[in-house]
Amino acid sequence: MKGKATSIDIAHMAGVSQSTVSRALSDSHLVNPETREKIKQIAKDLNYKVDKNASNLRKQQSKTLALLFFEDPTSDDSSINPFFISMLGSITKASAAAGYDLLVSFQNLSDDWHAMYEDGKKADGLILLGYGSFTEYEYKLTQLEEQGTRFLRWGAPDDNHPGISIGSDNYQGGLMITQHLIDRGHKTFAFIGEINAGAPELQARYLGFAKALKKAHLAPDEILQVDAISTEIDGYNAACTILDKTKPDAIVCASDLMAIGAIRAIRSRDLKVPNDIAVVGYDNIQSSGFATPPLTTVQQNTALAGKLLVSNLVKLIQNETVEDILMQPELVVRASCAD
Amino acid sequence: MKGKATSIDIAHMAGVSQSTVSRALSDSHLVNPETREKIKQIAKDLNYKVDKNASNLRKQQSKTLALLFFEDPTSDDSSINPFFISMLGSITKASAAAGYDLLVSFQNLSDDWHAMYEDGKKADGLILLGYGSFTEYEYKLTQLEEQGTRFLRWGAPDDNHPGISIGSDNYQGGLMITQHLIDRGHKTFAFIGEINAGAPELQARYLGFAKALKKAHLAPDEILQVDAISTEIDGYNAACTILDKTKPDAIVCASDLMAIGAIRAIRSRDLKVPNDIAVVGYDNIQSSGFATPPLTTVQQNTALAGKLLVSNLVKLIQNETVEDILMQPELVVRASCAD
DNA sequence: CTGAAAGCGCTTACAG
DNA sequence: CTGAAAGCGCTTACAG
Repeated sequence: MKGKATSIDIAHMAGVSQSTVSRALSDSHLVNPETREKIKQIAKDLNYKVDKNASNLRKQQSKTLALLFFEDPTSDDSSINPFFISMLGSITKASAAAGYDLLVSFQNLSDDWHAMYEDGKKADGLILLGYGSFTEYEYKLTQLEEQGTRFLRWGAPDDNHPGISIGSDNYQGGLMITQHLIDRGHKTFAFIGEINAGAPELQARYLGFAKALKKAHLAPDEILQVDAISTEIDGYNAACTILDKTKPDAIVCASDLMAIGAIRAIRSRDLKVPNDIAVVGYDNIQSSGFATPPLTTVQQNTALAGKLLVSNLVKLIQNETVEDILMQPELVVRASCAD
Repeated sequence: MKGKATSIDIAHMAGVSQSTVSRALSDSHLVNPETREKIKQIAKDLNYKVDKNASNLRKQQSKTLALLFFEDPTSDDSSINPFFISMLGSITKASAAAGYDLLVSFQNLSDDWHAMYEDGKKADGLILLGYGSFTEYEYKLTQLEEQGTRFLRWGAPDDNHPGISIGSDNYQGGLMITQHLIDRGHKTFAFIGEINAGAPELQARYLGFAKALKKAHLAPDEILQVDAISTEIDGYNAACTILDKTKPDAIVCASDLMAIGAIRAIRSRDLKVPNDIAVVGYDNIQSSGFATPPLTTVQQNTALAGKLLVSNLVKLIQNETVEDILMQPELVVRASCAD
């Protein structure tokens, strides 16, 4: 029988019609309980599984969700952003729990967006995950929407973008962690991280940072900020740039990776963290807990994010209305900022 | 037209039969070049994509690979083993490059193995990824094989398991890194990590470790070894157990996470790494480079592993013969062992 | 080079 | 409660 049994084989063996087999296997109440059990037993013995291609074709659905990663073009191949990895885990679990399969693809692979539309056909819905402005994708998103594709975007709600989005409040996160430093008595600050429109997440963190300073009347005319992408080496270089000019009480970094680099820069100049300079990051990546000193940072609730993304996408598929969601991040206090 | 166009719509518009549309779109040479271009243009204008369910049903294939994760039951939900994450990335890319979709699922979710067989139906082939002995899965693997499912297992080749496997030479890795320490003059050693049959990867690393000591005539009757699973806290505890008894020149850990914990234990006793005790890990996880001191470790080539896994599975699907592969790991020397 | 037709394995009105 | 039949959207012999 070599994994080839069809519903017709079962029908023959059970002495019923193929229609009845199909009904029994989908737990239709339109079938005699005894017959159903008999059919189910035979199906089990034969290790029969419904052919998804056939049933999906017939039902015009796929019971599949597609997760499209839009990778940061600056990150190298081997190290995917740890935050997204965490999201991948929670999305995988959430979709399995919701009874959907998950197709995963990295969009930086395809020069055109052929793959994206393909996925649109193969999945009932799409989850778009990636940092960045999505500006260049806007046209595609619009097309996707016109096509009737259901999709959800991870990121801050933005009226300029088509579709619904679920995201974390980066502004609030930046504000919160800076406030924490202010509460601990720090007076002079620097910020590491890009703040252009191409990196809206980092920009929002910066804006929260600046707001906290302003509220505490600590904001000078020109806040010291150095661009950096989310890598250890960029954080290191940015911190060096800062230290060449001044020695702030605290450096707020837009990501943990940058913060780890910044700490290395500070220590290489024989300064101590947090005694001489406090450093904080963002993301709560695994390494942040093992850094020396362990990093104070901001955590986004990826488990919840994954669940919300999946459950709202399923709602969208079922034609229910879905609203934008802005999740609140949490402060994780560790030793990298003094008490 | 709302993302609903079929080959028949195109046929009408192009004034040809649906068969011709199908041929043109699959680049069959059995179609007039002009007609083909015309059809392709219409398809493009309509944003038409072949219905995968229909074509797969017809062709009796899915052009999909399934990646089944068998998670370490001891790891908590949020932190998947970084090594597997890295594999996920490379497998995703490799399968996209080979023209296959990738279905990802975590097998610890399903108490029974229903999901596994399901995936067998939905994919042309399966990749099984996970540490552990697979002993409990053996029966299932046999069934999978009887069913005619093509699958590849990540792990050391093992005659007792059905199917083909591709894995990394953990014995060689353990031997190599221990040899490195011996070459640097260390005389007394301890090992942290489980060495039972349930963790064959760690066991192999241990056996390589023991072999290196033996070759150098450094093996005492009783080698100091403490069980630990691959977590920071277990590494910490195991190192404390060792330090309560003795102070070896070097501690070889079966994973980076354990090594990071061991370093913390050593430092908490006012001993220095590597000056008092050298510590090495295994895996080259991201955190290992940012640890203080940065960890000497063993790296498995995940990019290559992913490619091999995918390319060999595709061969299997195409009924070509495939052999077991044992990949050689690489030593990554950093500051955690003295020069 | 092209078209008419069969059929992949299901689900689901329709009729009883 | 059950069966015969249609049809989901393709691909691919078959006939020309």
